[in-house]
Amino acid sequence: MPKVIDDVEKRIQEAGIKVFSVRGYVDTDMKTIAKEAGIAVGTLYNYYPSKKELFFNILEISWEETFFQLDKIANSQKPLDKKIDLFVDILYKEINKRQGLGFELIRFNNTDPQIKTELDKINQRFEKLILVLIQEADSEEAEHKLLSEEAKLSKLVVLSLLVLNSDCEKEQKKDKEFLAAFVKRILYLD
Amino acid sequence: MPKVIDDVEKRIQEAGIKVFSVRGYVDTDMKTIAKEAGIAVGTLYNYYPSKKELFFNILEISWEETFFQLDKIANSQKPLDKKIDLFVDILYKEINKRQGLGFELIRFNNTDPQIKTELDKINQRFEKLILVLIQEADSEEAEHKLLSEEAKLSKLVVLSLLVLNSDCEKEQKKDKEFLAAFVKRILYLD
Amino acid sequence: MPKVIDDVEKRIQEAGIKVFSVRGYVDTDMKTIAKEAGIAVGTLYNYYPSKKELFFNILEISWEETFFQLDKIANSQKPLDKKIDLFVDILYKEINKRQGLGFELIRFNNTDPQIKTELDKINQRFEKLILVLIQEADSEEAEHKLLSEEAKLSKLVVLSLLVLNSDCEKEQKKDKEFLAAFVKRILYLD
Amino acid sequence: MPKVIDDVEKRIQEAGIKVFSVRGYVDTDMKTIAKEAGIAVGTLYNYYPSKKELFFNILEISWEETFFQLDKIANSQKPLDKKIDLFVDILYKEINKRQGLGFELIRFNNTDPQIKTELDKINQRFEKLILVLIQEADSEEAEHKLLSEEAKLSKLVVLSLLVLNSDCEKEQKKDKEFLAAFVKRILYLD
DNA sequence: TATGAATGAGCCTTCATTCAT
DNA sequence: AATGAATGAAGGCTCATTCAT
Repeated sequence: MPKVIDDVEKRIQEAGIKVFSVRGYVDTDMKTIAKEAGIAVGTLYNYYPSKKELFFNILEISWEETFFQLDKIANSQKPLDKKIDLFVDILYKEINKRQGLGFELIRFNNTDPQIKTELDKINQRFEKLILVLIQEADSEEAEHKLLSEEAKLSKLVVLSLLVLNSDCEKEQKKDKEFLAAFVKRILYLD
Repeated sequence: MPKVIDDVEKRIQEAGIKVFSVRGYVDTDMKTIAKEAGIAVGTLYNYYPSKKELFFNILEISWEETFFQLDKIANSQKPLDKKIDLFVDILYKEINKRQGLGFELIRFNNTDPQIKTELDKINQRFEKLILVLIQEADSEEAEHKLLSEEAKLSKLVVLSLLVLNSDCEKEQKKDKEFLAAFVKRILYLD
Repeated sequence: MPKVIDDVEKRIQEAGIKVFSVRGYVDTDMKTIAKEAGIAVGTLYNYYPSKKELFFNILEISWEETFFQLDKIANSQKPLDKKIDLFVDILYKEINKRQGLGFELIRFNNTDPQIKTELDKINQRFEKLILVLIQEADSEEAEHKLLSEEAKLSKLVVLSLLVLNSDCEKEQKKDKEFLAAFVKRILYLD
Repeated sequence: MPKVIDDVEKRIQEAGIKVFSVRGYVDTDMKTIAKEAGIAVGTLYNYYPSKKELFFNILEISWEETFFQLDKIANSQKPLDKKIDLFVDILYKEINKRQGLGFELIRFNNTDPQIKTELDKINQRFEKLILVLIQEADSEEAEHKLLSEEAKLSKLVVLSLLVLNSDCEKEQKKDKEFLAAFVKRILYLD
């Protein structure tokens, strides 16, 4: 009794993002994802060879969406100050949507060698973005020595967002203000 | 550092720190801890009702040790600048020793409501420490508005350490310099 | 050797022989056979109702080929001694080509009642062949009492070939000599 | 609710022999063995790390028992003729008890490299036994050339027993007579 | 008729937890 | 209080089979 299903891959991805986001990697099982996607477990394995591979793909897709939005802002003609505000805004919202996904990213980094590659991709995208900001900052006030190690900086920014996100929902506005100020502080813009 | 009276309890804790640190929560099983502690699995359950409870206790103990050292520095008469360097030094070393413990802290925060309490304790201790630094900074240069939300700040510092730690081993010295500069930057000390 | 009319059916059979021979029944899956045959899995089921049925058919086909060759020799005018040598030669080669097929034959015999029929067909063909040899032997030297239970004898011969085949590749020549001597011994021809 | 069970290992082995014998390796699942042994599945894994390991052990145990009996006969003072009769008798009975076990032995030989070792052990034991018979035969009538390749011979004898066993139950007496004659024939004792 | 994605029962294995000793 | 064997639910994954196109 095989059904005919439209956009299976997309449905898997959406189900994956949803479930992994809420429960994290370990507490998510394939049956749950399948049910959420409205398909059979076996079907999952027609698209991804393993739970891990599925997760990594979900992770990538998820960040892809975010980067798409961030890139648009980075390439816009808005003033740096405004860009940072928007950056924080988007990152905050996106990361908030997929809590578990972000954390697993950190967790895996500690246990699974394969994820290093996955992480590197994401980090590199991020570094580029931060670099743009930093270069814009430099042209205005050119002197950040140690802190200019962009790779580390970019990680910290993401992490900061992850952590603040895990707190209560009510203070979102405050959180964002704080983060924007934080980033500007780091970039010597205040 | 509260003296652990019972010999068995202490052995469990030490074994727990050791194993959880290396493997993280999920990849650690009770048998391994028992073996490491030189006792039987059943005995574990005479002291802790569940794996989770055991883990939370381990987590607390583990930070306890770190805070003991940090407090000493905070209360010392060293100049603020020096204090920060030592802080970063100790935190870096301690966190490095217990990778898995730190990451799980983040992971759990997302899935388990019970850990919030555990985390709060740790965070509160941290906030106090950061507060001390900030107050010292203020007395020297009194003007950090938004950033003064200590709670958030303290989290960011810990997180920063976690993340940088997960990278390669070789750059430890550089990492620490970066972090110290980072903290000072945030505290308007540069 | 019955001509296979349909192209698809033949391709399935050839693929089946190839794959089952190498991997045996359990380790072969329908997808692999389909791929090897260059058709879709579904098509397999248009020709055979189940994997087992497919296997049994493959088995039959496979022996069919062998018997075709053996019959030719049995019906030839060569001396008995020469016939036996050729028999062993062909059987050895054929069985060697389809390891997995032979073993499964034994395996199934133990678990599946349906295969009995399949086996019986093969055995009967074999008995006839052995009978021919024995009768020729008898006319020369007429006295094998107990051993003349052809049915059993024929099985033993095939089995012997199966077993010796599973050994190393290097000793093929020796093996064949041994087997020929073995058969002659049994038939009181030495 | 862990029960206290006596002789778990023995019960596992007996259950294993029973189930594997009837169903063979592939068609046997761990749950069935556990149920047959009256224990939980997990308990199985307290004694054997995997299904395969369990099977190999069962195999070994099973033959051990048989060899114990065969050795006794080989070392007795009975006449060669009588020994052979007893050999066949015991082998026939033992192999009959554990159909599937024997066949899997052949099957695995074809697919799993690890079993080669297992098989070698059994074969070597067998060769020794056959050697004893052959040497006794030789001292009486010393001339078997090609057939004296004991290794191959011993395999054929076991195989012969396996195959004849798989037939109907009614002819047991006849089968045994046939086999004894067969062995004697091979050993030039008739 | 051919296709191949969908199905889901079922397998091996793990491991936190229990409890008779 | 300590032991560690027993437990069994649960998870990842496979694959013969079906059926809408």
